[in-house]
Amino acid sequence: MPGRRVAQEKSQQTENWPPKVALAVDLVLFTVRNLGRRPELCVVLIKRSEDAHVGMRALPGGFVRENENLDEAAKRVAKVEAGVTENLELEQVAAVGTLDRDPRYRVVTITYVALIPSDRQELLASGGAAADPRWFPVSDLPPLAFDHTDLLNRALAHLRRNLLESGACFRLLPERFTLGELQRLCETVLGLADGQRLDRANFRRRLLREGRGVGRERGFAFLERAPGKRPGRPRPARLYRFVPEAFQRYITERRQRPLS
Amino acid sequence: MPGRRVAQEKSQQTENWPPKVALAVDLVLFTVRNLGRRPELCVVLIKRSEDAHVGMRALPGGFVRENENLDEAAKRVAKVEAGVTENLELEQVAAVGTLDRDPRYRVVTITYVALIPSDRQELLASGGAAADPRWFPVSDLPPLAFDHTDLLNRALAHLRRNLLESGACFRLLPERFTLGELQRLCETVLGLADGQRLDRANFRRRLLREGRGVGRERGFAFLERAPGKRPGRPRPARLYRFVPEAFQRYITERRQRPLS
DNA sequence: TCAAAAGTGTTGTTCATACACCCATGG
DNA sequence: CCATGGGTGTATGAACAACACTTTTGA
Repeated sequence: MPGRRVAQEKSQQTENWPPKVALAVDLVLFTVRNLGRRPELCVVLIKRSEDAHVGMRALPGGFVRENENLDEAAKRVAKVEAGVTENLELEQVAAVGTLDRDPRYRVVTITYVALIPSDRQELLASGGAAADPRWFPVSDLPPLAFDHTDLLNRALAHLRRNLLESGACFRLLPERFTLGELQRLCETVLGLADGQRLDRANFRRRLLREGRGVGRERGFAFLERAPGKRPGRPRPARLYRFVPEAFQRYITERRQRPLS
Repeated sequence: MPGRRVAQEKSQQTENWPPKVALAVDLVLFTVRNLGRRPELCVVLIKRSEDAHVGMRALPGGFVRENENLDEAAKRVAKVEAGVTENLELEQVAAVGTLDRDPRYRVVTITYVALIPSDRQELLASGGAAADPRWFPVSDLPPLAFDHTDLLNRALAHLRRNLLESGACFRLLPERFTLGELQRLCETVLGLADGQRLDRANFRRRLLREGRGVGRERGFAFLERAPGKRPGRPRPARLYRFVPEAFQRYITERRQRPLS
């Protein structure tokens, strides 16, 4: 009886249709601080100033407005609640809509993750809708409002899983960087302790594809020597530059391999 | 001025708050038909019977109700619109909320993908809210309503990217299957033409990890010999069984490898 | 008997891992 | 000088790709 179903849906539309399900975005903005000395993976948390969970720490988030895309909503929230605008490349993680995750109404949230620089832009704390945005080390997080601890962990897993494929590292580094800095960055994001650091030689080979120049021929060398050296502590290191075009070729090629 | 912001938000709450953004789920249900003879990757499409895009083909979809989770909504839609209930393991693909994607209201949709059996369950066409659900080969799709062609392509890419990691293949096969059947299935999902089929020897090695028993020792052998043979056309083939526990160990181990 | 698919072997290449070793420099 | 991190070489083994070969059956 398709006709009957249609009528039923139409009546629902006029009464309480569509259903009252609020749609929000939540942002998990990571950074690595103190890349030189004692690097630490940190995340932006705000302090809630509204009725539910007042005073608790939470992820920056907000409702999606009628006249904005999801990505626009996410960028607006990043700007208004955390003051972050620069170099912001958000990735969608997942939509979560557990029934009781917000005591006030039914809220379905879409989680975004990003790795952003923190040293060069002192953008936080300039204020916004939510109070007192601050960096917290992920190794020592306060209790979070709602299910935000869960969202954060999912986002972190997502970030770690495709750290290289997303090219997120390079948005955090200065334009010219040493391989040591890149490696420290990756290790910090991956949460590797000093005992289980990545092998230097293998790391540089993987990124430069030195072995008999295999990668270079196929255009996979997405790191390029940059002029100059970083005047180093024990020894000055070569500088490299990220080449987005070559990186894009590398990714698309990688995606085409059938299984693996 | 955090106080001012709070007041502002509260007033918005009473008036038109939260914003009127409808939340929907759309399902991309794939299957492989005629696995023996001439296998074909197909997808469920319904015929729209409501005001927008009437008569056009579209993905099964529906609004998320106030009292159900996202996954529940997806399963309900699968049942009501396509008649699919059995062996349904949905995976979230992405949330899409382009402003003008639905002419009626603002609709944000969450796309789910699944690979389901079609031969053993004649579940479709038993009717539901949407008219005439049918299988369509992805190689020859009709024009779809809204942005559903785009959603479908994204879902297909998602399915292909982690065909093995998701274990989706095995939910489509009978409990005992031959490696040939599994390979045909994978090739069909990947859309490989006859000229670019996967290498048999390498395929079976990858799945059985025969090379000096590497995988077996680490517990990665998630395929297990099953008794009996499939009485074959040219030659009877051995039967195998999928071992979910070993598969789970394999996946978690795989995820832990830092980079790659 | 013969086509066609199942099953196995072989070889070379690429990649990952784990090392060992020199180099350069600030203290 | 020497501790420390940058840069390079190398050996081993796993994974992958391409290809040749044997085996088994129904028609």
